[in-house]
This record gives sequence, C-alpha cells and structure tokens, in this order.
Amino acid sequence: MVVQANEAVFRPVRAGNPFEETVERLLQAIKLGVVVPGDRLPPERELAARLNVSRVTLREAIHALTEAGYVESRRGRYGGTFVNEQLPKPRRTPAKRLARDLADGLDDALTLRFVLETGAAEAAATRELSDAERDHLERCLADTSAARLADYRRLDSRLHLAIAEVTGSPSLTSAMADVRMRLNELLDAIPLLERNIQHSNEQHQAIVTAILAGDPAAARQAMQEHLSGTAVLLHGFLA
Amino acid sequence: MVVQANEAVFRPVRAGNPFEETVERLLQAIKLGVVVPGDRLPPERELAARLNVSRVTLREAIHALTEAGYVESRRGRYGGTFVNEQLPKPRRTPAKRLARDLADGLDDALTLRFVLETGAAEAAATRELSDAERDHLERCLADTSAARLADYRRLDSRLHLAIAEVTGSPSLTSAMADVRMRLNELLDAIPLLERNIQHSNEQHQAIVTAILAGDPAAARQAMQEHLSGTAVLLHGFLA
DNA sequence: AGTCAATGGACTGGAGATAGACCAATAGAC
DNA sequence: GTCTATTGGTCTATCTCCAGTCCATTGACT
Repeated sequence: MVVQANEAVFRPVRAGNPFEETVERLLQAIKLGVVVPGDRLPPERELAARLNVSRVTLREAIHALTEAGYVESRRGRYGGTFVNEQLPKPRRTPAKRLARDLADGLDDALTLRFVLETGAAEAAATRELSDAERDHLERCLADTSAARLADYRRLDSRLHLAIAEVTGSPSLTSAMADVRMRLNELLDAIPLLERNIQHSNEQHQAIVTAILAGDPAAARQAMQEHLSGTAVLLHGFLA
Repeated sequence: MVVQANEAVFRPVRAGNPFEETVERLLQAIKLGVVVPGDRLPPERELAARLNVSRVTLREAIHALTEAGYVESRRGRYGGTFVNEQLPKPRRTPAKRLARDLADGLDDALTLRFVLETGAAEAAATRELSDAERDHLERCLADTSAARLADYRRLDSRLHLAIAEVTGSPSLTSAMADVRMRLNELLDAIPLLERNIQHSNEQHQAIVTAILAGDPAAARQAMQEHLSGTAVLLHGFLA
C-alpha cells in the first residue's frame, strides 16, 4: 500500500505507560552522555515537573535505574541522585531481537537519522554561533577524541547531540536524541574497532571545522560521509 | 546557556492526557488531509487499538470532534464515523497567542521543518519509486493544483506529506506531520492570496518533477526555495 | 554544637484510563 | 420480509497515575 500516511497519523498516542517512558528518558540522558558519571540529576520535584509525570512515577523509574546499576541516590541537603562512575555494560542484544528490529525499522531509522543529522550539520553551519557555543562544540569534539573505547559510543553521541544543540532548535535536538537511541541498541551489537574510531575522529574534526567555518555545504557533505560509514556497517552486519 | 541538551532530554514525557492527545491526532488526520471529507475513520475498536488508547477515551475524543463539527457518526453495519463534507473554518488565533508562539518556538519549528522537508525531498528523489508511489505523488500534486482556496492548506499539507511517504520512512512522515501541525496554526493567521497559490503550485510542480526524475540535488533545491517563501512570510507577519 | 534549608522517602484520597462485556441499530444478503 | 454481521452506544469493576502532605536525613553555615 502506498498510502502509509494513515499509519503515520494513526500511530500509538503513547508508546507505553508513564513509568516505562520515564525510564527510557533517563536512560537517554545517560546513554547519550547528556549527564556523565558523577553528575547529579535535577531534584525529584523539579525533574518530575519537567517530565510532566508525578513524583511517584519518577521515583519508580529512578528505583529501576538504581537496581540496574546506573544511578545512586543520597538523602539530605546536597544529596540527590547521581550517575554512577561505573556504568553497566550494555547487554549484547540477542540476534533474534536484532533481526526483528531490522525487519521492523532499520531503514526507517537510518533514513530519519540521515535527514536529521545532515540537516543539523548544515543548519549549525548556517547560524551565527556564540563563543559559548563554539567552545561547547570544540569541547565535545576533544572529549570524543580522547575517549577510551568503553566510553566512545557515549561521547560520540554527545558530540552529535551538541551539533543539534547549536542549531538552536530544541525540537531538532530531541528528534535526533530519539533516533539515536533507536540506533545505538543496534550499534551495541557491533564490535568497535580502534581503526574505525580513528577514522571517525578525523571525520568529526572535518564536520566541526566546517561548522565553525560557517560552510553549510561542507558540513553537510562531511556529515554525509561520516554517516554512510555506520550505515553500511549496520547493513553489512545485519543483512 | 549553551547546553540545551538537558532541555531536550528532560522534556515532557507526555504532552497532555490521553484524551487531548487523541483529539489532536484525529485533528491531524483531518487537517493534514490524510482523511478527506466523506471518508470513514477506521472502526472504533480498531482505531483505539492502533492509537493505543481505550475505546472509551477514543469515543470521548470523537465526541469532542463531533461537537466541533468535524465528524459525524452513524450506527449499524456499514455505519461508522465520517468526516464532514463541510469542515469548520479555522478560527483566527488571537494575535496575543501568536506572539507567544512566536517567542516560544517559531524559529524552532521553522528550523525543524526545513531540515525535515528538504531532507525528505532529497531522500524521495534518491529512492527507486514504485509505480503506485509515482501515481500517488502525481495525484496529490494534481489535487493541490485544482484546490479551491478554502481547501488549499489541507491539500498542500497532503502533498508535502506524500513526499515524506515516498521516502519509505514512517518516522520521517510522522515527524513531518507533527511539525506541520505546529506551523499550520500560525499559517492560518495569514491571508492566502491567489498570487501566492499560483507561485506555490509552480514550485510544487518543480519539486515533484525532480523527485520523479530521481534528481536529489534538484529536489532539495526546489524544496528549499519553496519553504523559504513561507518562512519569510511568517517572519514578516509575526516579527 | 546547633540550626536549617534542601533533598530523598513514604502515605493517602481522588481523578482518569482501561478492559471487557453487553445493548441497539442498521443495511446488505438471502 | 427475515436474518445477521458489523458498527456505534453504554455500563461496571479495576487499575494506574496523580496531587498534595508529611516524615527522615544530611551537611554546610553560623
């Protein structure tokens, strides 16, 4: 059927219950490097308000993440919920699950990612960036380059997210965070090689340079080449 | 603050209650032309399942749309809920509301739309399209060209959505539908001129031609020009 | 040593959403 | 003309989630 617009507009209003969605969101913050080990999450009352869930629900989600080894809570003033220094290793997803995701929506996610990330790179290069924004971008780039293998995926995600941030469009940033979470699960199933990382770092450098230079076409082009690498990697591994 | 990633990842898990979200989704289907006057919505039981809400909630939403004059329900076999032939006119949003939306997120929405729509046009032109898909695209183009002024916005949206559809990425289609709903409210505040429509139709023609010809660069370029028109229009009217 | 503001932890009543069963009407099939 | 499958309409018991309140703990500051 060619008319898949129905499918798009009559899709689920809510992916799951508030508890699950909240867990997912907190995991997003951790896995995409928005909060790093040692960081404190916002206080429960504030965070619950921002997520638009009740404090009870948020607390249940935090409890689940505590059990899973992602965070720890301390009471009292200057207490809070902190991201663990030692994060749990991502479990290798069973091949069966991967095959399902593949059939389901690998191409879907890859297409959306391509559109969002190349568009973000271009938009970022188009904008007039503040000094703070330029610093932020370079900081993320340096962090990623210096990352050890175990932290690479997280800091890589953080860098890509930073590019979205400097477009000045929160919606774009959110959309990129979402699609990246979908793909990271698949990427975790693929071994990470030093060689790939080095190549990746060079491409990151080219992308950021183009953005800072205010060259939209070059930024888009560099991002495009960068993405095609993981795209063929995923297709090769899963197809 | 440069780090708006927190804002993006700690955004609300749910925009509102299921009832409101369901109403919004049904309005999306109608206002973006996914279902047209005379069409029948899927049976309540099936639709509720697809939207992942209870039938009670869906019925409340349908009831609200009935009161607002968008749909009518008929009982019995071969009954159902039908989209009215005469749709309610969109209310002119008060200028005060517009100003708020402007400050809030006009640039945000425009940026995201630009990224999604130019990306979709390029992706559509890159893909190998089936005959059904080509027909669908041309059909939507013809419908838009033939549209009367009162129906123009709806059929225009439908055409843009069709471009997203033929990328084969449902997520991309959904994202475009969402951002378009955000902008349509603002666009409804701007008078539609015959002259603009004619120009718009020519651009539509160019976009579709480039997509059917399999020319990604031209498709992106044509879409970019098309969008810049409404972007400056909005900025001019609201700024 | 004492104070206190900020934070996590725990409880309760009520509002909203759900699942499921059942009723009522309708138009085509025979 | 009757039958019947399909669809909207209604009701109830249950569950989840929420808003609000109060308690417990902590550590910097005085």
